[in-house]
Order: sequence, then structure tokens, then C-alpha cells
Amino acid sequence: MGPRAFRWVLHVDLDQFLAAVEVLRRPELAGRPVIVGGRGDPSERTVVSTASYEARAFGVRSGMPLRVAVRKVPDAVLLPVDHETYDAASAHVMDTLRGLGSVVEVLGWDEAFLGCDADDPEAEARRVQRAVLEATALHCSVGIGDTRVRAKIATGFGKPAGVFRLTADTWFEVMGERPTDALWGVGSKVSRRLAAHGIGTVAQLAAADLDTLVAEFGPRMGAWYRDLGRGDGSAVVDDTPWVARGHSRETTYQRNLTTPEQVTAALRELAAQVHADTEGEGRAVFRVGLKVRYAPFFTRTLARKLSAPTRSLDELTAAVLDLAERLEPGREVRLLGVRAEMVVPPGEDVSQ
DNA sequence: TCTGGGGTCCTAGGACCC
DNA sequence: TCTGGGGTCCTAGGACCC
Repeated sequence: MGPRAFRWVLHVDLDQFLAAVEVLRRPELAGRPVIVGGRGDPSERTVVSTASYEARAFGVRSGMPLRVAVRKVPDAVLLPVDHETYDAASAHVMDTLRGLGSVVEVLGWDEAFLGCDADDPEAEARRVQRAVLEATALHCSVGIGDTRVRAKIATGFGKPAGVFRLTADTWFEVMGERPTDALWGVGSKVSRRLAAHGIGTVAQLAAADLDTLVAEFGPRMGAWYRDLGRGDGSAVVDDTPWVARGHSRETTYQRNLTTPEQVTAALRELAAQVHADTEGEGRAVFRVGLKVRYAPFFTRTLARKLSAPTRSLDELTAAVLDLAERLEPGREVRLLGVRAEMVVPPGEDVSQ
């Protein structure tokens, strides 16, 4: 179908997705604080992927170091991240949404935009929730908006298992006095830079001087941030299947690497994993990147365009090891990562 | 609080060419 | 001789999201 503008955008977001999937296959965990992260071992260098609402009640959040989370909830159930199971559950949900006859734009494991032209979008949202629950036993929340941005932000007010509508008419009443980082696409850094110009709230961002924003963030992002403050933007939903630009693999080592031999061996392994990913799509690689995080926590990235695209593991590995020549000798390494950017597959629109 | 892994997109600046 | 300005390609880094 491709991209199309709709009267309404519905944003469907599964509630505590990873934790909910785990509870489904282990019903005895229902009602308990469940934390999914890493290999489920709090002594490791890893973070929380998803916490159940019972665990969130103790202040556990996604992205929090696992050992911190466990300190907050000592009797939590800790579970390792199980990609295959979540992939399958996610595919089941997305198929269910498509089965409703909607235009579905998948945003990740647990989120999608749906296009909707109905007079009663709340009824449509409830229909979506019922269908997902019946097919998968998973609960979701639905945001309704007259733009993508408003739909996306609306969902948060519907959680858990609710529906919330946010439009141009209600935007400022709901969002106006909230801090700028409540917006989708504004994080801690940008909100701090905005604050330096006296812009602390969404309403202030909406009313901000465009020249000021452009001077601070550039012509594109400056205008984008002001639109964001107003909730403005497109109402296009695009069901074109997503095509990855690249693949990457990275590992935080439980003990820092200290010798060049360890680094070389680790990079060969990462290169092989990335190569398996790109070969899984049968696509050639035209650019290779290396990421290093030196202890205690200083990150650098290096990248290089190849002289010609390749599908060869040997060439990929050689390019990675060539980049590694520029690593600083004698510094302990906490993390290594390898990235491969792929040429657009034949038949794909380059302008996407 | 000692900070994952897999992605995307934007910006700045240097090199090079006309 | 000193000096233009624009366009494109490339790399590094920043920021954000799930």
C-alpha cells in the first residue's frame, strides 16, 4: 500500500510487553515483581529491559542497572531476555492488527501505528484491544491522535489497557505545562539546551522564537522541535515493510579486555556475527564501523567505506581489523562493537 | 546508580572539485 | 597573488528511541 495520510492515527503499545509474555508462559508469576534483563544475572554488567508494574511500583525502570533494580526489589523474579520468544509474540500481535484490515506501521517489538478514518476512533481502539487480547492474551493501550506525535504521546495517558485521545484542541491543556522532555524525540540533552534559552515547558517551546531554535539546533531540527511543542506533524501511516540500513553487534565484557590478542579475537567473533546477519538478508556491505568503549566509560566510533561492496567475511573482518589499528594501545576495553551498513537491495526504492 | 544492545537520523567539518 | 563560493563525499560524534 505504502504511505497514506489518515483522519486519525492510532498508536498501539503493548503493556509491559516482555514481562507480560513471560507471565503468559509462567502463570504463577502473575502479580509478582518481574524484571527482564540481560541474562537475568544481577552480578553482570547489564540493565533492565522491562519491569512488570509490580516491580515499577518499587521504582524499577527500563535502562536501570540490574544490580540497582535488585537492590530495590530483593525478592523480584529475574529473567533473561529471550529474543526468539518475543519475536514470535510480536509477530503474532502485528499479524492480528493487520488482520483487522488496518494499515499497520510497525515501530518495534511492541508498538505500531494504525491508520483510521472512522467517525468513532474510540470504538476502533476498543476493537483493536479486544482482538489483540483474544488472539494473544496480551493487553495493550491505544493512543488516538490527529497526528502521529499526538497519538504516540496519548498512549502514555491510556496505560494500562486504556484508550486516550489527544488532538489539536486538547494538546495544550494536556501537555502545555509539562517539561519538554515529555515529548517524543526530546531527551535530557535537548531539554537542557532548551532550558538554557528559558524554554522549560511544552507551551514555551510551542511559542519559542524560530530563529533562536534554528541557531541552536540547525534549520531542520530547530523547526522540528517547535512543531513538536505544538504536537504538529504528519498523520501518515506507512505499511511499507521496513528494510534495515545496517546490522551491528556489540558486547560489554564482564571483565575488561587487556591485551591486543583478546581484542582481535573478540573483533573476529563480532565480525562473524554481523556477517551472518547481513548474509541472512543476502545483502552486500559497503561501510564498516567499529565501536570501542574504553574503561571506565569512554566511547569512540570509527568507520570506513569499503573500496567496493562485499559479501565476503574475510573482507569484512579485514576492514574491521584495519580500523582496529587506530585503537589506543594499552587502554582497557569494556565494550567492542562492529557495524555493517548494507547496500539497498535490488528492487527497493532508494528514496525511502 | 556504575551505566545493554540494536537501531535511526542529524550536524559539523574537512577534502576535493569546479 | 590573494582569494571566491558552492556542491558533494566522507567520517566522527551526538542524540534519541525501544
